[in-house]
Amino acid sequence: MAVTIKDVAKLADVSTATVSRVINSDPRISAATRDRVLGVIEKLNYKVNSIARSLKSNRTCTVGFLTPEIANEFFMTVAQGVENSLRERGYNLIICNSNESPDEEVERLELLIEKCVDGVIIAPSTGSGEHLRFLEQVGLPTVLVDRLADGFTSDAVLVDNATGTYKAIHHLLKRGHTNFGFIGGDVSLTPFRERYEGFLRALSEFGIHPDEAHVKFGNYHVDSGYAMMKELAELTPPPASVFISNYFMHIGATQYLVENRARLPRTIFVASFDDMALSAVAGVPSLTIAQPVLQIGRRAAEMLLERIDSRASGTAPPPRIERLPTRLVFHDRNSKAQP
Amino acid sequence: MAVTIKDVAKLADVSTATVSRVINSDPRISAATRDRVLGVIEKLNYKVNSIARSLKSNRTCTVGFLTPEIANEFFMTVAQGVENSLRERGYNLIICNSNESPDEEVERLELLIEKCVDGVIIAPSTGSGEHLRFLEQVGLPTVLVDRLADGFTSDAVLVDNATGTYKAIHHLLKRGHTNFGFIGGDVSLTPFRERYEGFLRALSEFGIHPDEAHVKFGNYHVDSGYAMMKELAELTPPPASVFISNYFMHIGATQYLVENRARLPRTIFVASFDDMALSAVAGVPSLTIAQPVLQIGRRAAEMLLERIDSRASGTAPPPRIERLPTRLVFHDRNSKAQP
DNA sequence: CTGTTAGCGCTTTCAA
DNA sequence: TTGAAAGCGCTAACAG
Repeated sequence: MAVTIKDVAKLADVSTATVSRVINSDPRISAATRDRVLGVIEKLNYKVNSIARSLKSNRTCTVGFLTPEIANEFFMTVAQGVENSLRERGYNLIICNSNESPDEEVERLELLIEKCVDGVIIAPSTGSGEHLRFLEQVGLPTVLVDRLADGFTSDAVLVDNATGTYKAIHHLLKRGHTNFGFIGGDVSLTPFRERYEGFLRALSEFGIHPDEAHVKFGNYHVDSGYAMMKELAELTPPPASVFISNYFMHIGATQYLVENRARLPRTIFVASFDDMALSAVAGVPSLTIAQPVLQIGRRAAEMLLERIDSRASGTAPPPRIERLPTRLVFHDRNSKAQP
Repeated sequence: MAVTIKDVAKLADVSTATVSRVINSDPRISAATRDRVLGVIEKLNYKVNSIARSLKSNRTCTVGFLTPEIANEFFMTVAQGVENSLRERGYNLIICNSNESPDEEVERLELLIEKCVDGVIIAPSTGSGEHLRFLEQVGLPTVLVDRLADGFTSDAVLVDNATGTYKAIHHLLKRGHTNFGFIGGDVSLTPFRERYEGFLRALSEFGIHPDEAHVKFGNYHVDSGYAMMKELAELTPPPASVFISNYFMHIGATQYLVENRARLPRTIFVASFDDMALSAVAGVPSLTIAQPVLQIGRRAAEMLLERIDSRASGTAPPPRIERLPTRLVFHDRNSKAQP
């Protein structure tokens, strides 16, 4: 059996309360006692049992992170940001996978509640938030990231999807691009809806209404991007520029373009939301909209901790939705095409 | 305050012991009582407090996963496999990040111990296992994945790095490739060391000793792959084929090749360890060695649970090191070069 | 400054 | 088949 506070107390010849005070660095303890106790702790290699501690204090100093995909670079980078920030405050992170399913999302949340996490950060698996409503009942501090969930109100950290897209397209329009294609994601998810809105808004300012055949929607995965770019590229004539709604579809689309470079009548210029490790890889000229991914996580963690603290002190502010700014990034090396 | 077993007991007019028995589906409880208790549980929306349960039972049904990088597709896919398997057995996963630092690795392990996890799965941050020795003292069931750690003996799940590489190179040699370059990772990590060994072994069977200038070692990240491929490509003449020791360096190297396609005297054929989402993206002809990534995780979870059970029943088998087989994958679409 | 004591929510003998 | 009671390891009044 592991060594407990009792063992330490006995060997140090003090009460368990004293040991507890030393552990929690209670100031009103004599230096002599403290040193003696610390010595014993060292000697016995005692480690607090945070299970017991949590049972008493009703706080676990643990928060849950719910992602729709565990091997998704975007969400995991957000998680990284969350962890960085949490850690500075002595909190820990449990990462759970909802597998893009609202049902599993609820399952995982129940698990996290059972584990008595102090709060959760959720990248919702779907645009509807009905299944999250019970969190309000439970009173579990919650922050959404990346996506909003209809019918569920809570703190949230997002980026300026519409504005970011608007700016990118606007930039290209000013440079003379006019013939656009659009590769969209699942519009039941707020980011994809907002990006589409930004796209349309920029075009309409220039009096352009995109050709229906040039607008495609898929899921948000690599294969989907590949397939949609193929469809666009096979049109006669194909669009001269294509906006792609996220990183993974950008990768897929680029894959298609690179494979078929020789066969295409002309270079297709690409603009894409997200700028991550491989955005620049493929050598297709592009303009990307970078999200501050780590920052999203950091901010979400901060908001959650504020929420947790405020709940403890009974001064809960109303839910806040924060939008972080995006940034345009030009990838045009070795390319004759100017964005 | 959350509803407890006591509230349920009171409303159902039974003792807490009875409620506990219902929760844990103890057979010797009358159907009538059970139904009544379940009704109250439903009505009150009672959820067990797994903190309290763990304190009593000394098992948390939680295992920790330690990864050197949280936004790393490879390790996160392993984690996914772990989670899939754990879940079937009612276990949960806490993912922690060692940030490629042995010190942080120890910190995170202490945290996990404090959280009373039943076991840990570790992708070690370094080739030396000295800092892990204390786990033996603690008696925490441990499984290593992907990498071994010198001086620390435990269960482990790896792949046949040397053999996989050997087979790939051997295949290419038979097809007439002879002029090889090598892009290696950190050889203090077992997988990179083993892959290098496999490379050398295949060549030596054909009586070839690689030119020193053709053999490069870096860390295992994208940038490193880019830089080393640049060095190789700028040799006169450059190697005709290059073996790259992992996915991320493959991506970086490919980036270099695509960007400089026009400038290169000839197509450089690429062989690479790992086959993941983007291995096929760049349109550079290649042969890759696919690891069963999810399977690594699944197997590690199984081994860990066996270890946990066996410890509980006092029949611990000796540590086992399992090597899973790899598989060759040919990516040659749109390429004139035949692997 | 330190000890005593009473639980946190649950499980589990031991009795009945 | 059920209940009473002890206790998991720790913390936090309350005393002293």
